[in-house]
Amino acid sequence: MLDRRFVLENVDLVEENCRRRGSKADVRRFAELETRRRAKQIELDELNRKANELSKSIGKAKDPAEREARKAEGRSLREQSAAAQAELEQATADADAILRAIPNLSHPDAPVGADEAANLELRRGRHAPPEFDFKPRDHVELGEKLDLIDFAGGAKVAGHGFYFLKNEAVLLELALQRYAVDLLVAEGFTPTITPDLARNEILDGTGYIPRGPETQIYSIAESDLSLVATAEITLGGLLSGEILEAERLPIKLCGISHCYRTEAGAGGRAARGLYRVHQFTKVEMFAFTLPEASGAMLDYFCELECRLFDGLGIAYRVVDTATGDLGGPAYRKFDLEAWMPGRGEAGEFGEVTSTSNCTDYQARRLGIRYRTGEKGTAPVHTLNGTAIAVSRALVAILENYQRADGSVVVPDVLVPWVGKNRIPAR
RNA sequence: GGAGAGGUGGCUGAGUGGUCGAAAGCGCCGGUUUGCUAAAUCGGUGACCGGGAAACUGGUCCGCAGGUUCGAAUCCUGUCCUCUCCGCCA
Repeated sequence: MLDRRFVLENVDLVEENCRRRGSKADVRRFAELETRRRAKQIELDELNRKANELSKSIGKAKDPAEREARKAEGRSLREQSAAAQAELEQATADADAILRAIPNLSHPDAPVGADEAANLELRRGRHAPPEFDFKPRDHVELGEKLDLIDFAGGAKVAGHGFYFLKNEAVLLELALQRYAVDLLVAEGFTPTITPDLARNEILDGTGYIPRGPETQIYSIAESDLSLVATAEITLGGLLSGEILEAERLPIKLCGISHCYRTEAGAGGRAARGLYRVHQFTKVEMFAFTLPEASGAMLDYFCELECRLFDGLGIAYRVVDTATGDLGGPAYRKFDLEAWMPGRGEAGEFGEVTSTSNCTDYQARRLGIRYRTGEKGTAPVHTLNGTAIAVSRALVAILENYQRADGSVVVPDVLVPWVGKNRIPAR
């Protein structure tokens, strides 16, 4: 969330930003509630001050009758205080409900527009899309023909949107994880394998809504846990509530986790097969930085993503996400869209990674701060980025590396872990 | 899952109803002294919200949430977490 004082002092600016991002948050109403909340706080403080003063005098008073009289007065003051506090809590809850719905500010260079149609292509990867002298199959067909993906089996045991990876697909998944983690470790990231579940308060702090009609999140019955939608949740939660020494920053982590998404309402041809599923494995990058360092870190994350996909030999484009498509926490977001020959009529780009600079928006709610100079603290900046989302990387690999005979060549960089350079036609 | 112990400031750790935002030590910052370093010594040193130009000042916080009381770190309840032992298990 944004700083409440900042919103109060910049109503016009925040309102304009909401408009550009397609947020309906009522900024003026927030300002009104927040002003009322502050007045309440002052009133409460004054009541407590009086009551505290009186309590101290009772401790010193000797005359019993005098004590009793003051106790009665104290009771009355505490009752007033409790009432004022209840009102304050109500005002705070009302104000917070709006505040939390106000999206982050937007980078001035982010393309302005209502949805992804306004996204701006920044550049392309090193490799051009492959040219086939045959009609390329999509990954669903390849996965079946090569006995790599069992959608029917997944549907039987867990329902639509689940799948079994089999044979070389398993090796590819493990190889992709290793490929990504090795690069990130060499770049100074601390590798982690995170919990696949998290407390709802952690989901909440990272900006995910655990329960509700449009949630993407699976929740665990009779507990306050949810399945995570990304390791961004657990990695951000890891340092929640902590004050970090500035010298420790930046902190760069990568996390392997499974990701679970209900994908309520999703569908359509473009979501076929592995492209949009309820469970997949992802290697995620995460960083905590000083405010002045987050812009460069975002570029760095994007560059790492490019390096990973250039290394895989897959064509892609880098897209600067439009304001209306940023979601709540992101200040700026770059996506990599890989060329998928089996997608659409004659191939299309499909999102494979996404990296966001959330500035202090996430950190404020998670309570992650650093020490500033002599006195005081300020929220750090947080960034996240996909290193490899395995399911979508598999789509891209299978479709780009297929051959006329129905076999699939293994990308060179993965051969050491897959143990072969071709998945033979069966 | 069962039994017990415990969660206090950056760290260690005292504190069982008012004089406690909290002893002491460590660490850190500043001063003094010593040729440098080290040592010694004196002072300062939590977070959050608010008022004030500032000096300074009000409120809240002792895992978290409630309760009792004029008053809670201290008593009560719930909850989360940690440790020890037992059971179970990959």
